[in-house]
Formats: sequence, C-alpha cells, structure tokens
Amino acid sequence: MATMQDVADRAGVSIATVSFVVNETKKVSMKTRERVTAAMAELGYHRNVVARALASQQTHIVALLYPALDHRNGPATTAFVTQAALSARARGYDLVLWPLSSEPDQMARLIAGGLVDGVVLMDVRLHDARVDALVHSQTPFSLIGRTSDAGHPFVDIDFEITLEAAVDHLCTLGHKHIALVSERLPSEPLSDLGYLVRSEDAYRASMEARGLTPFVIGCAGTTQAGREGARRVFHDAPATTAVIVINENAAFGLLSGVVGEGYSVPRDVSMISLSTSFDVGGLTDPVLTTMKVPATELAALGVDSLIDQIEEHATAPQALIPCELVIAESTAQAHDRSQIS
Amino acid sequence: MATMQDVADRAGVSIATVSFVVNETKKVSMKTRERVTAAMAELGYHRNVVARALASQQTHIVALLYPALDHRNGPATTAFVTQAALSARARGYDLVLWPLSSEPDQMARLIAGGLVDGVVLMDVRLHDARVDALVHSQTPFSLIGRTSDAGHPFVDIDFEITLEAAVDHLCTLGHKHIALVSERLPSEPLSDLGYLVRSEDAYRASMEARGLTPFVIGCAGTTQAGREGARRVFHDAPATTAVIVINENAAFGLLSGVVGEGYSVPRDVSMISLSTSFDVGGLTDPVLTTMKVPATELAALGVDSLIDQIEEHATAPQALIPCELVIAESTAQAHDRSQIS
DNA sequence: CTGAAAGCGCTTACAG
DNA sequence: CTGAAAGCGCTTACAG
Repeated sequence: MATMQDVADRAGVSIATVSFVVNETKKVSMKTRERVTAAMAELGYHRNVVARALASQQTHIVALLYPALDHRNGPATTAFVTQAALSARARGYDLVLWPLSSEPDQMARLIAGGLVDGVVLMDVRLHDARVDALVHSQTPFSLIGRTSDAGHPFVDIDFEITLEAAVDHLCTLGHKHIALVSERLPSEPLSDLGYLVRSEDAYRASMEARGLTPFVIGCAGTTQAGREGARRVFHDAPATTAVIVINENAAFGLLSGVVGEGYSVPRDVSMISLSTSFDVGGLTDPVLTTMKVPATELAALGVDSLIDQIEEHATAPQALIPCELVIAESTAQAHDRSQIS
Repeated sequence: MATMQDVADRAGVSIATVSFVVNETKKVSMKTRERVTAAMAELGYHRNVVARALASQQTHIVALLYPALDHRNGPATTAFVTQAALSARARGYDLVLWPLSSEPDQMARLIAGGLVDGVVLMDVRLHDARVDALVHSQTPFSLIGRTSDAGHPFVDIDFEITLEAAVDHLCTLGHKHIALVSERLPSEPLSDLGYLVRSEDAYRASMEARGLTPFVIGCAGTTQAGREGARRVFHDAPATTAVIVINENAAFGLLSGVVGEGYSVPRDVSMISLSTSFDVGGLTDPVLTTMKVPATELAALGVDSLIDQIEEHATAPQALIPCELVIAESTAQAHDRSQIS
C-alpha cells in the first residue's frame, strides 16, 4: 500500500501538500496539484482512514444501535439499515452495526473506545437509560423514536396523523366499533417502547374525539398470537366491525383468526395493519389496507441529522413523518352484524 | 477521555506496562498488574481503538458486503446481519455494513482504505468480479455462497440435500408432476447468482434420478409475479400437482394464484417454499411446507471462518448446510386432477 | 502557495 | 519483569 509519503516523494512535494490536495483543505497551485494527482493515480493511492482518524480525531464512522431481538426482525429493519448505510456513505461515513443486548457496559465500550463519531439509536423507550448515557458522554446522537422528555433530536412516526387517518378511513366506511390490537403487553419490558404507547394514545384520542369507545387488546407479535387475538376481540367486544393492528406478524394471524371466527374480510370486518414491508398488504388474501412505515425516510433523516450535528452544520431537528395509508382496492363497508350471524 | 499515559502516570509505571496488562500480551507481576487495574478503574479507562488499530495494523473491524437490492430484503437478511454482528463482537470485532451498489471502485476504497481486516461477501455469483478483486488484494474473506471455481473459503446452503428432501417428500405423497418456480430470469443479471443456479440444478437432478420430468419457470420475486407464475404453471404444465418455489414473496402470490386457478392447497396442489423467515410457513393460510434457510448458522460460520483466517487460527473451511424441511401439518396427498375439474 | 515538525494514542521489538 | 523509544500514517497549527 502506498502511503502519503510515497506520493509526496514521487510528486516532489511535502506530505502536507499531499494532504491538502487529498482533502481539498487548502489552496494548492494548479501545477503542484496536478503533479500530486498524477502521483496518486500512478501509485493507486488511497488515504489510510485509520491514520486520518487518529490525527483528526474523527473516525467518520457512525454506529447504528438496534435491538437484537428476533421478534422485531421485519423487512423494515433491513430497509432501514440499508438506507442508513447508504445515507452515511453518501456523506463519507461508514456504518457499524451494534445489535444491543442487555449488557449495560456495551455503550461504554462503544463510546469510550473512540470508534464512532456518533450514534443512531433505534426503538427508543419513553424512559431510556441509553439516551441518558449518550447525553452524559456528550456523544452526538439521533433517535429513531422519542423519549417522554422531548428535548433531544429525533425522527419518529407521526402517530397522531397516522392513526387519525386510519380511524377516519374506517369511520368514512361507516364503522363505529373499531378495535386496536397492539403489541403492548403489560408484563413485558417492551411496554415502554415509545411507538407502542404513542400509537395507542393516538388511537384513543381519535376515537374519543368522535364519541366512539376505544377497545384495545394486547397481543404478542406472532401469527399464533394474532389468531388468538381475533378470538379475544370478538369475545370481549362482539360488536367490533373493524380492527387496526400494530404488528405485522400478528396481522397475518389476526386475519386468519377473523376468517376462522366465521367473518369475511373485508365484507364483514375491515382490517388495517401497520405495515413495515412495502407490499405486505399484497401478501395477504384478501389484500389488507396498511399504514406503511416510512422506514427509508426515517433512516435517511436520522443519519443526516446525526452527521449534521457531528459536522456542526445545523442544530438537531425533530421530525415527524406519518405513515402512508395504502387502501386496499376492495374495502369493507360497515355492516350490521345481524346480517351474518 | 483518559489515555494510556494517564493510567501509566497514576499507576507509576510506563505505558508499555499498561499496554501489556490491557492486552494480556506479556507477563506482569501481580503487584503492578493490580496497580494498573486499579488506575484504569479509577479513571474509567477504555483503550482507544483507533490508536490501537494504527499501531498494530489491525482494525478489528470486518465488513459485510451485501447487495442493496430491495427485492432481496427479506427477514433472513436481518437475521443474517444481526448474527454476523453478534458473532463478530463475540470475537472482539465490529461489523461495518457495505451495501454494494454497482460502482466498481467501492471495493477499492474499502480495501485500500485500511478500514477493515477482512470481508464477508453475500450473494456470490458464479463468476464474481468482487471475489477476484479480493483475491488480488490479498484481503481475507469468506463467501456466503460459491463461485463456480470452488477454490475459496465459503459457507453455503446444501442445495442438493435440500431439494432432494423436498422432492422426496413430495414423491412420498404420491406426486409425479412437480414444478419448480425459480427467481431465475434469463434476462436478468441475477441469473448468475449461485443459489439460483444450484437450486435449479439440484431440483433437476432429483427429478431425473426418479425418472420424472422437471418443469421450471422463472418468476420475479414479487407477490404479483407469483400470481402470474401460477397461471403459467397450470397453462404450460396442466398435469402439475405440486410446486416448489424458491422466492418467498413469490410464494405468497403463487399460493394466492393457485387458489385463484380453482385449486385447493394442499388438497389439490402441494406447495413447498424456500423460507427465509422462521415462521413464514405459518403466515399463510393454508400453512405452507417450507425449506428453512439457515441464515443464522450461515452468518455465524462465515464470520467465524473469516476471523480465523485473519488471526491465522485455521485454514479456511468450506461448509454446506442444508435447509430444514418444516412440514405443514395438513399435507396434500397427490390427487387425480380429474376429481376436481 | 508550500514545508518542517509536533502530535494523535497506541504497539512492539529491543535493552536491561 | 519493566521501560525508553521508534513507529503506525496521517492532520494541522505555525512559519515563511
């Protein structure tokens, strides 16, 4: 591997000059610049990023901290991660992946080790010790999601707009008994996840604003649990004619369970699923109406805002993006339940 | 941030000694070791990984090169990536993600920049220029998949065992007309992907060994294309009673298309899908029999073999892992087509 | 516009 | 068992 010194020797200049042309950090006369450029090309020179990092105190690496939990592994995660890496590279950064298990000192090693210039944190909780650690360490970061004290830079789904649109859509079809099947389980630590709390709050607000009675059941994010959830919905709230479901895997099971209960979708029961995959709606038969999570946009915004902070281009923004409501072609009108029983 | 010098000063030793205890690279007397350890704890010292990398010429970072193609973004990719990161960290390495677009010089920057000690390459093609570049640059690597000249370290799915098991399973149920719906399209560059070629070859071999006639159609990896694929199968090969489908998204569409053609699954037609998700079989209704891709195992093996090479522990292995056949509960027996038409 | 030189925070022969 | 010192390949004030 050719070093900067090799290039300098060949071009007959100092390594400082080579550095200036490589980084475009100072004016260099046309002639010398050309000599240097030629020398670099001849030697196939690429600057050593480790040496640069040590000298400049910037690694140009950012970390993506995400939960290494199986049940959260959807297609959206891949889309998110891919876009995060692409956005980072577009700005000259690399992306390291930090699947976060429960070991508490992992953050310390990551931050104190000096490997990264900043951190993107996924699946933020309302009270998140990781955020406190980041603030305390003065590491630049951006959050995908929000804590309850909204003083930090974040990008998040706009749950109020999203669930209002979903409820509105169902109401327009004539539904009055709209249930929410959420991943939120009181017994789980996940119950603190911001997006679960906020989606439920937004659903309740939209329902109550219309004088409708919210009905929420918690349900694990599996097909199996979704089937079981269908039974519970129609047992506990038999008047239900529409269901909004937050977890995608549960949605498949819920759909199958609703059909198993003797209802036709969408003729008897309307369903809307939060969708992490771009065409998950199309995977089911019947096709589901979905709220499409803007994973790509969230990743791009999160990474860009992080790098803006690192490079001190801008103050950290707070952005909310609604999910897009993708309406299935054949949509249920609300029916009187007596028709079908 | 405390430096090694700070620790040395506080412990009253030289930085060399601190280095020896941090890295356990030379014998240090009990007393001094304790003084150093105490000083590190008091200062909250973590060694700077960038400085270590520059001095030791090892970054302890490995790259995961994967194709940034939307259509390949399944749950398996997430599982793979997560496991790769976890396996790397278990060995003291970090994982950087390199979604690979078509720019040819990206490999050069990655390798020549000195950021990584080695590379895991996904979605290997039969003739893969990236592999040639890696060999030429003397960068340690391991392949997920194989080129046609099998002289390199790799881990891959054992397609022969996997498709033999699938064909055997269907034959045991009495099927004789078993079609393969593959993602392989002659017009696409993807047609060179090792796993597409090898799965098709293995299917043909298993069919021919039984005196059965293989029937293959290519089909894009989308729900839409899967529906269309169902039509083509029963138009071009009306005797078909069983289908093996390589792409998961296509499988959903195919299932829906087969039902749309008036057949019942699994009563009239048996289906087996290559499954990247652990419970994709359970997502459909009816439940599908699946060949479950060992994404986690492939990732762990690939990363471990790469790090073994980097640390010169072992010669690079070549490993094949079959998919597990997960048989749906209610399975089709082959029927005479005349029953249902 | 260009260069000499200090310094980033470690590792690692080499001495003792 | 421990230390002094060179060196990893850059960046960046500081001079000129």
